[in-house]
Amino acid sequence: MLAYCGQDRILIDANGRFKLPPHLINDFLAEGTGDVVFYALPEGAVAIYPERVYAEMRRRDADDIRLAGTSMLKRRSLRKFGAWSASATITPQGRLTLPVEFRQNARLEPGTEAIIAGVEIGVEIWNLQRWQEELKLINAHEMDRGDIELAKDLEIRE
Amino acid sequence: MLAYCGQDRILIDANGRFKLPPHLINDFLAEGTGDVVFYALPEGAVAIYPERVYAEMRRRDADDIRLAGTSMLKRRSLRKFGAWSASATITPQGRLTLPVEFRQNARLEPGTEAIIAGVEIGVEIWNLQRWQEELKLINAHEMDRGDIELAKDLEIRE
DNA sequence: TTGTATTTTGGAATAAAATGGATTATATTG
DNA sequence: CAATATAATCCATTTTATTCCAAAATACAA
Repeated sequence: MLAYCGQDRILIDANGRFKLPPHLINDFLAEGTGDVVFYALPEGAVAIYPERVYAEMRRRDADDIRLAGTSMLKRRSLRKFGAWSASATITPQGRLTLPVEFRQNARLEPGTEAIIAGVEIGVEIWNLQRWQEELKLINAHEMDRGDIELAKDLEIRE
Repeated sequence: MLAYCGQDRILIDANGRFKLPPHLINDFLAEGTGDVVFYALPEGAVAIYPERVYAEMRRRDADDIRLAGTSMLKRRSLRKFGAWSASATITPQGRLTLPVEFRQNARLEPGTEAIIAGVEIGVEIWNLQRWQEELKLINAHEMDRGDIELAKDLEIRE
């Protein structure tokens, strides 16, 4: 069965908490004890990855440590991922609390409507309006590609 | 016997469910336990593929997780496929429930008439009116191609 | 410290929605 | 026209979301 997919409307409660839809709880628990990592995305949303996925994403080799001494770019990258990630565990009731410092950038303050969307390797939480704009972008791009394909199909071929 | 073909009128019930025509139930069950994947198409309809077909379509490689950390383009791709797909299983009565968030875009809200059309590798559900427009577009495109072919046949070749 | 206020967390109760199944109606086939 | 198969409707049950409240933890002030 497909994991980490679909879209669900959720509500950030008065304390910045939200309830995961049951199918996503299953997906996370299927690979462990429900330990997850929040990661604030530059596109203005918050990703939630199972710990295993985030560890894979951030796997370091010996070069990384050496580079940190000499490269400002490298340090900046480490800083970004370090500062904008946070661990959490899904509660017995299937709830998570958004880290306070992640809320403003993602427009996910207490009381707001949000969308939790599957992204195949984890999920993302989006402010409802922002999500709709993102979907428009995705869809417009897809339609443009379709038009180009159709036009190409009419071109003369030898 | 030909699988996943034909057009059938169906009705989306008050809870967003519909009954698959018997010949399509057979097609899906012939290759497993009736696990399917809904995939919302940009052209405004919903495809239903047997799980095996969708898995083949979305086969992922090891780099995907690592890339998601650094590439916004990659994240967008995962987002598109993740958000617009959902698992389901055909019930003993041959019914399926359309995911709530997929209904509006496809104009397949409770109570609407729809067409379920075979697409050789699975099926698609279309709002009845949209389906008729799509059929016209398919036909117009075919005719354009025919005209071009004829014109080409008159060209002088060396 | 020590007591008080405030915030955060955990969990239960209630309300709403989705699901499963059976029944009735309709259509199809021989 | 009867028998069978299929579709549609309805209702009971279960699941899930939401709200509310109590307990715990934390911060603050005397």
